[in-house]
Amino acid sequence: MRDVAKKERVADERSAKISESAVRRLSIYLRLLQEADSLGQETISSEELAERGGTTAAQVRKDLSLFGSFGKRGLGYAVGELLRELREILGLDRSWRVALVGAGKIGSALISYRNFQLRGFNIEAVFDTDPEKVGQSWGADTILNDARMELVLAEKEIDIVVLAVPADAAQAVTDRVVSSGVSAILNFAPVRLRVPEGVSLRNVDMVVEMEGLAFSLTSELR
Amino acid sequence: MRDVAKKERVADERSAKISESAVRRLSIYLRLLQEADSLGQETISSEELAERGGTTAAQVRKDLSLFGSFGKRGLGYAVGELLRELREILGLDRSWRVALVGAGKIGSALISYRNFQLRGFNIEAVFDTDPEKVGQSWGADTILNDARMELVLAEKEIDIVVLAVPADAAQAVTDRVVSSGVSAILNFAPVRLRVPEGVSLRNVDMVVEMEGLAFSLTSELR
DNA sequence: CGTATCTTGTGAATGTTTTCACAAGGTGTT
DNA sequence: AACACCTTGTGAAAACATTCACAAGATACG
Repeated sequence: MRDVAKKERVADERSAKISESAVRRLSIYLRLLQEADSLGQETISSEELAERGGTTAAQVRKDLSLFGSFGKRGLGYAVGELLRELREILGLDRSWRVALVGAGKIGSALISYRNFQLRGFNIEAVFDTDPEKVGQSWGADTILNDARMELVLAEKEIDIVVLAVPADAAQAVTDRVVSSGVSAILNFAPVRLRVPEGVSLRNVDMVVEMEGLAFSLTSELR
Repeated sequence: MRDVAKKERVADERSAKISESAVRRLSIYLRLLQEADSLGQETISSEELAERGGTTAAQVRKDLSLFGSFGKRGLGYAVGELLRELREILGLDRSWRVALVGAGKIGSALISYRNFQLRGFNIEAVFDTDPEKVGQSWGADTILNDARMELVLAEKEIDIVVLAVPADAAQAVTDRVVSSGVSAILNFAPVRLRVPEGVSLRNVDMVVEMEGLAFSLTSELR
């Protein structure tokens, strides 16, 4: 399970480990930069990014310094330039081929979510097991039979799978997705999936978040 | 006597700050315990919770020890007992009054998500600004006019608001929600909301998660 | 040109979370 | 009862993340 031995060989310079929370913040900075840019703002300080992003100026500078020196002392960061840099860092200077597995309500919300397409995440295929749904069209896509999933994932060279299936099906679908060569999954099912080393997994779990809120409310009233 | 000692300890430790990630894990342990319980399993070890929850046995024990000693050395934890304890810790030994603001696709997915009601999160009101939607019925609820929000939030003593409105409306709605006395918000809008001290906020931001995956994929191939 | 004012980039300090490691307590077997 | 084995609970250590604090570069302006 936990292999201490392998960690011996720590990868060097290029792939210094960036924490998940740092990446999350970068994504937020990117959003703020897009906003600033669309308002015609030309420069922005770490202070302003921090203020609007809910963090501190030092944190912003540390985060950015993980990848280079993009600012000008005394001035701040050039919005357009930092925007380009961040896009490149996050891998958004290209488009990504996404497949949606599970054409339920959550999937439906995703499909119609324009921000996705706008940011280069293109939904190339939608799958479901329900024979009534297969063949129906969904946005620009036609719902495909789940049985063809492996084939299509490979054929269409899908980069990222969004998993929106019931909890009890999620692990089995995940295994099939991984075996088709996909190595990034966004999981909406309320389960903790197991994926092999090298596959990136993010979870969106509304129940966990709600329970977190319940906890805060509860412990406040001690 | 035992009871008294235990309550004191719990009270003491509630004042200590529990990290957000610890709370998230507790929520996951709870889910695993429910699963184990429904399969008739009577005891469970930190090792098994760790394995199935994607963490380590030491982490599980540390997390639980923040609130008390629930296990038996040599044996593990009694599933039923730990289940009760965790429910109480997380504040799930009661039900919570939830309102949904924004009757769009995401809201729709939430309404039909049975896990919510099952876990004691009862949706007591749904609001939208769209005159075409107001008055329509949604699940068991009728969509209410956004203008009446403050009134209804207070009247129905809403504990938690789920915010599923467009990004550019989110901050204004948040301010109104907070001023109505609600102090827990689950935000689905892709913005970083500002809330006063004492208001709990959780964000579910799909774009941030997708960009995190894009980053992983990108930095792997460098 | 000199001086006042910004704001970055970054080591060092501090704070937080996770992991380690093991004594202590419990069970089962002979 | 003695022994072999489990598994918890927890200080201490290690790893990781954030904040501090300030030198250094850049601008603006008299």
